[in-house]
Amino acid sequence: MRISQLSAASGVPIPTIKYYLREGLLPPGEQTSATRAEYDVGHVRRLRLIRALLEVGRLSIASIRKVIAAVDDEDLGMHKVLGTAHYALAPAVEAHEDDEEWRRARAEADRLIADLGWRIDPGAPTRDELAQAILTLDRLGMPATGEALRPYAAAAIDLVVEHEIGTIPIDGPREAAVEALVVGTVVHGRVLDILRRLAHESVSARFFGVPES
Amino acid sequence: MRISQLSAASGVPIPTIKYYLREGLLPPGEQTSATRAEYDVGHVRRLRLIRALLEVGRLSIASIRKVIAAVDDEDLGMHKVLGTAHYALAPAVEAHEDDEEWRRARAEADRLIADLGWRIDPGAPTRDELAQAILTLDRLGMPATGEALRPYAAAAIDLVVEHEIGTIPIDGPREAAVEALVVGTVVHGRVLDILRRLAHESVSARFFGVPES
DNA sequence: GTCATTGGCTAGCTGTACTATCCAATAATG
DNA sequence: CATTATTGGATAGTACAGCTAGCCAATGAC
Repeated sequence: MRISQLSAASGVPIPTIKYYLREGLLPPGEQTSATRAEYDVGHVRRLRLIRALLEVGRLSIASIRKVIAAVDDEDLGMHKVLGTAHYALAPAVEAHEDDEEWRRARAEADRLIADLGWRIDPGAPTRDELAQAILTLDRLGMPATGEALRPYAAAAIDLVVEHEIGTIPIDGPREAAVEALVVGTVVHGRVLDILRRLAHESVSARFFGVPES
Repeated sequence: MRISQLSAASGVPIPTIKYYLREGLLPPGEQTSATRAEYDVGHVRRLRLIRALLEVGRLSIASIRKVIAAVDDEDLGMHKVLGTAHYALAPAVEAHEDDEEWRRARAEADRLIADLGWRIDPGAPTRDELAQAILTLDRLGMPATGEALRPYAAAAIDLVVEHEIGTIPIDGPREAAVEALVVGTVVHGRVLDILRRLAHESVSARFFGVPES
């Protein structure tokens, strides 16, 4: 398969494929001569992964590179790979260590996690993300205690345990499992968010008494 | 309150405040002379709203402008304002009307919404977003039927009905209610996403047998 | 009277995700 | 075998977002 065919098969323009090659998101094709390289279905797959992370997961190219490096590292365990994807999804909230308010929010986040009995790396950036969300809710005068957030945590754990982790093809090849895990994490997150907004619209229509169209 | 005090009170640098004024996100202060304008707590509040939508909600400046215009429009009903926020959160997925695969995914999305009995505007961009997510899952060989997504829908509706819509201060001033609604929608969405990723990490640690640290 | 601050303006900067163009080497085609 | 198209590789340019910086005359505080 040549680059033009790869482009046709994936729907990604040639210059963009070249860009991904340069950026190390896509492994180079097998060189058959100085001006020809051969690509295969693995490259089509990889492009699908990239586009899924990019368009649905809204990851940056830099984050995708990290995720892909983890996926490709055969020595990395599943948990580590998934962790890389999680951390790539956490959008680099810089902690304001010196801020009193911030430290309170961060403590609240840590407490919630501890109360739930969840096993989370103490250095996980997700903790900072949670702290920022709590801080924002606080500042806007909305309830952001562990009590208020518990229903969200319950929903989250149910969905993850019963639905997502359960559908991973553990028996298949490592690559398939890792990809399912990473993409599933990212895409299911968006699905849930979309459905929540749809539910919101629907409930709001009834609640605020918009007439049936 | 002058601009430097507004900056100090909100933590937003003066040049950025000037930028928001230019962009129409922040209403101009009351002119007291050619070189002086007076700002008040409303401006601090507004800056908090902007930063929440920007940093937590990850909305673009253009989207925030639309949301704010809706919030400020006294003639607009709650449902309309909330709709504006929802649509601002839907990240402009352009529909590929001519693509057979796409039309199938969109039909699946519409069917799921109809089956759930949800009242969603037929022109809601959220429908397209859902279609794209379904399409992505499909392409990666993951289940994306109504059946598979039902648990997510159930979780979404429970959270929205029981938790979010319930906590809106309907009795207070319109502005407070609208703001709570809009920000709540945005921030709660992120909270749920964050908690889901945390749950994922925790479950994954157990599932893949990472030793207790 | 001096000096810092303000609003308003225009211009510049940084980062991200591409696009476009050029080139010589090669492959396909008649 | 001659012509035409395509390829990989490289470099440069584009478009947009979200600020950031500098300048200016007017003004206000001390």
